[in-house]
Amino acid sequence: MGCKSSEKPKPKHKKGLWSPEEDQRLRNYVLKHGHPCWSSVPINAGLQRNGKSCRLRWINYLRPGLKRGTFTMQEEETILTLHRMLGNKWSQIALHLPGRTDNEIKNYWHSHLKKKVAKLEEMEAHTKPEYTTTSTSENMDSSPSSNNPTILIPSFESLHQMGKSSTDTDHSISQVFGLPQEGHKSSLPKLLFAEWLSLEDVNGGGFASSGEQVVIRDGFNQQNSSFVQDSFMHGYLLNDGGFGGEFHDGINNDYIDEMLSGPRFKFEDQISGIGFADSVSGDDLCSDLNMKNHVMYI
DNA sequence: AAATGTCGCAACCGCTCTTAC
DNA sequence: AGTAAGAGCGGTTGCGACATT
Repeated sequence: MGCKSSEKPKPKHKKGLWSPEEDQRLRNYVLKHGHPCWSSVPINAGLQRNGKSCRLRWINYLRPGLKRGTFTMQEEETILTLHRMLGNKWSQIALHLPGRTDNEIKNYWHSHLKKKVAKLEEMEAHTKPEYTTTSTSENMDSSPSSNNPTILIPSFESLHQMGKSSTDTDHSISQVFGLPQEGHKSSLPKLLFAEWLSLEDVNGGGFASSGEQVVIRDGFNQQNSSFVQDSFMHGYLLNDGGFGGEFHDGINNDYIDEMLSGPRFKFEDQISGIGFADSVSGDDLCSDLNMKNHVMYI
């Protein structure tokens, strides 16, 4: 687009890994001239690559601001949440993870998260056979849940049950989520908390307006249901954005029992009171997300 | 120490979408 | 309006590193 056909690069393009010299050439050229037309970049930069390859290399590895290294728990749960909502829309998911590329996220999904999700679902199936979810790995690949009116998530009670029945270490929630164990802070509930978020601005702002809701399913009766929210928020806020030390090796049952015994405070207080946005630590897992409290109890 | 298996990541491929002509 | 070319996206592959036998 915007490129003269006469600028079409010659064939005979080099393939494979990029050398440091090639990287340097491409970086220097793009930083100096930009990339109005990728097909002309390799020619002008003296590279024997095609424009497509140059573009990919720049986007995924050379452009400024890229964050390399291990994904944080917040990034991971953001991916999980967005993937549940969007399916394999890696580029859209990447929009909410500054410094991460779609390719990186895609690779991370296939190499890490996919297995964790599958394992979790398997665990859920064994623990609570009646539990249903729209987010099986199969249907996530083929039909993003953005097409579904309702997003089902595990209930806190089901996790409670899983926690109590997690004598089998292979099914430990910490392991499923790859959480640190033995005295390390765990962030398991953050995943669930993140799933309360609704993305108004993804897919052109379709979520809230399309009536999609996050559902806490089969977990609590009506009188407890508001507390579920509160408890998550409570734990989230008290632990600097995570559920911290009270959760070791999965879920601390005493803590859950305590939470299940009754409400501690109002959800609304947490939003308006101590300043939710200020309380969510670090990069703010939902910095790009519009907080929405679309929770339905059934 | 060598052979084999597994995993993770970088990069390519093919398709669709967008835009200029 | 039709066509061609470029850009962008998601799926897949190939290879190197590491682990296991």
